Amino acid sequence: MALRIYNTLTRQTEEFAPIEPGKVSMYVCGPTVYADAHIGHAMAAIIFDTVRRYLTYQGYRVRFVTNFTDVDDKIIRRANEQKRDPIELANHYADEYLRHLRDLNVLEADVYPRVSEEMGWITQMIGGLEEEGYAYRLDGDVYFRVKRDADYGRLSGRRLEEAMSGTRVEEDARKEHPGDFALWKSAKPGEPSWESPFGPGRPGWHIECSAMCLHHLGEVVDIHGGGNDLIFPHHENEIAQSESYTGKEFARYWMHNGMLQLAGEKMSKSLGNLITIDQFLKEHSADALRLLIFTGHYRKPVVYSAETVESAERSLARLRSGLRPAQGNASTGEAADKLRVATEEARAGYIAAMDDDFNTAGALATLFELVRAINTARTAGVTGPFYDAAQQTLRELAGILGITLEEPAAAAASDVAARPFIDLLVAVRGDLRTARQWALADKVRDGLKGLGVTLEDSPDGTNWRFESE
RNA sequence: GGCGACGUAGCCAAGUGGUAAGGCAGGGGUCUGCAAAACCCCGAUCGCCGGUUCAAAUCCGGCCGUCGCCUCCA
Repeated sequence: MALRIYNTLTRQTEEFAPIEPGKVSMYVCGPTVYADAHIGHAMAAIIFDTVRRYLTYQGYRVRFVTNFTDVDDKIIRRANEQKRDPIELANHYADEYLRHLRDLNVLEADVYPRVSEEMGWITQMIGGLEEEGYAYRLDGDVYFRVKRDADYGRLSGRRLEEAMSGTRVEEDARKEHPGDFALWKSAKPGEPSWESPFGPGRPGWHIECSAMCLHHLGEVVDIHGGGNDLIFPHHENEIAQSESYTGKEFARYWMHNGMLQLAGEKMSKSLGNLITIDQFLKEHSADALRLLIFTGHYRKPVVYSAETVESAERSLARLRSGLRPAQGNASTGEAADKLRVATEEARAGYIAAMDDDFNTAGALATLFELVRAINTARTAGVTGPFYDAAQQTLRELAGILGITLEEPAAAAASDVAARPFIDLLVAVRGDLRTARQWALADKVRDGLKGLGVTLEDSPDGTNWRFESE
């Protein structure tokens, strides 16, 4: 079985084969940095992080590039409102975003290009397009001439004529065609601008990604990704520019993730119905968010609600239960053998699911089955290499999804200080139990429970942990 | 109006021709002094109607509903 990926361009699931065997180049459109990132952004980052991790697991050397849009109308407006420098404002939110990515256990990209640092490449590309007749100047602006691009619209499935009828696009009478889009915008007072062969100004929205792709990954990339809200016009226009410029196919596989839905609506800045990454991480772990996302399919919308988050948290606790230490001494025998088989089946099932266009829900199902096998084996007293291998496999396969399975670090400094006291109470309760003083023993347990400490009695003694809530 | 996606048990969700994975919640049980955890058992004919087929959740047509894009958007 080989990896198959759904390609938005062909609307089909295709077998994945990179241009250069063993190597994969990936470009993912990053955020426009002008406000706090929300968990919809996190979802996109997490999904492509997992695509990357799985490709790496499959032995590919992945070069991963994701950008920051730091020159943009919204940034400028926001900066003016706050009387700040636009680039400084953008840098602030870009730094925040990088911090979020670390908190979310997203692997670092090879490069994080920013528009403001790629002007040379951008203007060079615009110049090239103009020379070949793909672009024209208009009062200091430069526009892309969609009519020159014979197959414009093939990613989003729109024809030029159709695309324009019934839209709310404000027609700019100066443009040759209403679908023409800006490559370069002339400088205006109060806006940052850069010198260029077309006069001072700044780039349009779409050209940046084309230029950065070209600069950092070459003329053709294997995988180009982003949210499905970018298909039109952003990615459509990227294709138009890039392919007109290089004369080559721009990206082999176009991958688009579905949107996170809050109360049945897409979570977005403009709708204002968002939960920021910081807000989420204050209450929940990154593992929980990943589990929530991977319960569904990356191309479909994900339902975010108090209930689905709670469900993800509990599912996570269940996955963690598979990592509890062995408690017997049967390193061989029927039970150990069963576990060995279950471990092999889990890995095979996991790979089959992930190979099928990253069917993470199916992959997770195999993980839950492995957990049950481990827990059953533990109860049967299994220990030793097979037990260790099963847990190691669980860690490894969860790791491809970026799920750490670490106990939540709810234990703040004060909690750490409380540990010896809790240990003492648990020990005293143990004595009470030995003395069959059930009422007092239960009083201790209930009291601790009320303080967020859960006790579990087992044949080997009493374990306790802080409630992850 | 145009383009596209989706509708599977209380909730989330996989499955795209051979009588439905997994998780959460719920019920019953084993274990336990009790509890918790773990483990075992229990639940859906797949929005509606019609068609193709020996056989459809899975293909085709119609209808209803939800969502996304067409304007900045992960």
